[in-house]
Amino acid sequence: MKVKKDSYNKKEVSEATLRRFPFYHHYLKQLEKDGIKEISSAQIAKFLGFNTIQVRKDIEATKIEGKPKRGYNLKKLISAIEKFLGFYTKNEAVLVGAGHLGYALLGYHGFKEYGVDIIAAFDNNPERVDKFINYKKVFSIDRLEEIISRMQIKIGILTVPVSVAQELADRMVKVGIKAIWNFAPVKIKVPKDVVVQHENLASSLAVLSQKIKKLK
Amino acid sequence: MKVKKDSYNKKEVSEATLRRFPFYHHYLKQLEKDGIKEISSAQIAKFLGFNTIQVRKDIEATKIEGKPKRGYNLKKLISAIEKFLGFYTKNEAVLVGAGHLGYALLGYHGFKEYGVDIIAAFDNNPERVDKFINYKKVFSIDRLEEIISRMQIKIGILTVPVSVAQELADRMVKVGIKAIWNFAPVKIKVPKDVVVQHENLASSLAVLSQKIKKLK
DNA sequence: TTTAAATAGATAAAATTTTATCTATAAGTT
DNA sequence: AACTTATAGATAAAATTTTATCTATTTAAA
Repeated sequence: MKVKKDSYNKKEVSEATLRRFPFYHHYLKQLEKDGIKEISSAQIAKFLGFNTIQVRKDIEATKIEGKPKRGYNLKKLISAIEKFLGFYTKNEAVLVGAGHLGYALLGYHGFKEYGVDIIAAFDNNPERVDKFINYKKVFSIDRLEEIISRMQIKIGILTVPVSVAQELADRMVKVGIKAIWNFAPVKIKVPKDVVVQHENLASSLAVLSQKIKKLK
Repeated sequence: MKVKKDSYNKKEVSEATLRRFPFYHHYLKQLEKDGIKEISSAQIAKFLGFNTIQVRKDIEATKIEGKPKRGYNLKKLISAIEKFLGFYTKNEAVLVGAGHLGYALLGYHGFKEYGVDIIAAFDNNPERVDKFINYKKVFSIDRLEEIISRMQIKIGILTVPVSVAQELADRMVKVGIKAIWNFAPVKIKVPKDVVVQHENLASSLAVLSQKIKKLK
């Protein structure tokens, strides 16, 4: 007898798969605007330049069903992906370091869709403190502990120079932050119950350089 | 008889490995400042939180040799990594889209180390045109073709809104760009002889969201 | 001088991810 | 109604990446 997998028994999806979903999502939203009702994995793969089977496998992870010769119902597929990506959950976050990169992130509209809502920013530059960036107030870094703990924020986005990244990560963790998205080009260390995601431009640049090398 | 691998026979290194190198590099440079002369893979792994064997395997890719009970010569290891990462090559690039993200990238000092030298930026906002950002001049987007082809630039960094990303990529490719680092959250399409590296915040955010979900 | 410990290097195993193949089925076509 | 085709879904194979184990060697300590 075959046992159906259910929610508490669901398979982990790979990071690679997860990273492809936003591309699918963006494309599918376009199709929706054009009034398309159904879409096959083959079409998605062709348009985005992915492997067909890979796309099909990725979609499998959302548990929705398609029909032979027709593909998937577009609306269902979109909402399955959105559910998967956490569009319907809500997580409040703070951003530490309101320099140019921080500024760019404060202006990024993708966050809310993904369930991440930046409610405040911190900076140590007096010229930035008490200003608003994209409707988000920049507080003095001195108030970091106070605000994070009072608001019970669990996510911190770190866009500060390398020299102070670890120190600020520590300060955040001490007052309850459980997830850090680190843009400083250094690996920061945190306790086991805290997750860190490193966003390292240098790493990407290393990959790009290698690709360029191969061109020659 | 065992044949030694040599340069034209060298094994490809994985992207994951490549992405770890900048972390090693940064740590090793720190050690160098502290006057350390030798370092073992175990120490690197412990400090950075990687797997020991993985670090050893990664270092293998640089072809340098270490000594049992001592580890690797620090200076040799650093320069092997630098060579590997392309620190000693030079590639000129242009940046298209001098908004906040572009601005942040223009101020990023990592590029030059990695052999990427941004020589000019383009934007369509008259307020930005003809200004200098971090000693780099911002030109009108109208002059994109002229400057790229005249300077024979091969690398383009794309920090524009989704709506114009493909169009600008096409324009760059038409005048000879062979590598595009795309920060717009959409997959752009290019001819086969052009490489694109997508830097998609949404993808990272998807991964982060998932990690946060698991915490609960 | 002998022994023990640390560690690189090599080989092997395990895990993961990607790609291919096979099967069933729905929809269109003859 | 039978046949053909496209495609989902399932299974299997291949490739890649990570992790483990084994061996040899260098250094330091007994």
